[in-house]
Amino acid sequence: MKIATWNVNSLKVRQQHAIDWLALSGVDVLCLQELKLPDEKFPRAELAAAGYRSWFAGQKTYNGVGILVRADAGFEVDEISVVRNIPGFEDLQQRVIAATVNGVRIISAYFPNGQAPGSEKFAYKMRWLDALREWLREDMARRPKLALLGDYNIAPEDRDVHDPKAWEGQNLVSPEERAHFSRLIELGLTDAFRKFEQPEKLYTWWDYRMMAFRRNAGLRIDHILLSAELAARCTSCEVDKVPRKWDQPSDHAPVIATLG
DNA sequence: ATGGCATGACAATCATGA
Repeated sequence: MKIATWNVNSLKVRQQHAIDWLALSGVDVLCLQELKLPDEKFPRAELAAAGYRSWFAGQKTYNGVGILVRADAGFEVDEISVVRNIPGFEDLQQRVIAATVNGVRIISAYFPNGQAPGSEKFAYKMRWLDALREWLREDMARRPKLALLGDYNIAPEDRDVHDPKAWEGQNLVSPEERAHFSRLIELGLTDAFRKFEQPEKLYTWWDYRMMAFRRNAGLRIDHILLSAELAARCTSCEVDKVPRKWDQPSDHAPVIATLG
């Protein structure tokens, strides 16, 4: 099973990119973030024509997440298992959707950006991370084959940052955010990317400005965390920079993990 | 220090992102 995550920064604008990349990559499950459209505008029929079933939680303008599952792979998706948002955490922002695919718990998450340490949005990010972790703890106890995929808006280490000195003290790299990432790992999750040898300075996000992609001025903020059972089955994890080079790209690149 | 680019809502700028 090939699973992937991609922040598309508007599924309306990136619909064709998503369809093209599904054909190119052949992934079985794709977690999407930043749909930026309400549920009634989700391109379900177009994705079905491309061979994928969809589950999603959208809203107007901001946020929005989805899970696409290859239709011809014969995967069973347990409808009763589908969860939108973090149970018990009141939130108007649509940032989480979970579904169980062939017994594998798949969670697509768009973590808050946090704006800047000390801001109200940063405090919301901390509360959201607390709620996510406590829900994951329960969910993973019931469903030990669990994968948390998404835009974490956290670069876990300095080697995940093109210029750690310039970024010091900012959101995405702050000690508080990195401590939250560590607490997710302490639940028993493994960063699939770091399970393997990787090229130096490989990131998943590059700013649209200042020719950041050409300068490789990026951050690794999109991740696939796997429970022990899935980490043991994981045979590769790669960042695909190809769609970041297409015309009118998302500012994020997709990340793929293969489970044997 | 600021904005640099992109998207969406909305109809000229503004909120937000990372």
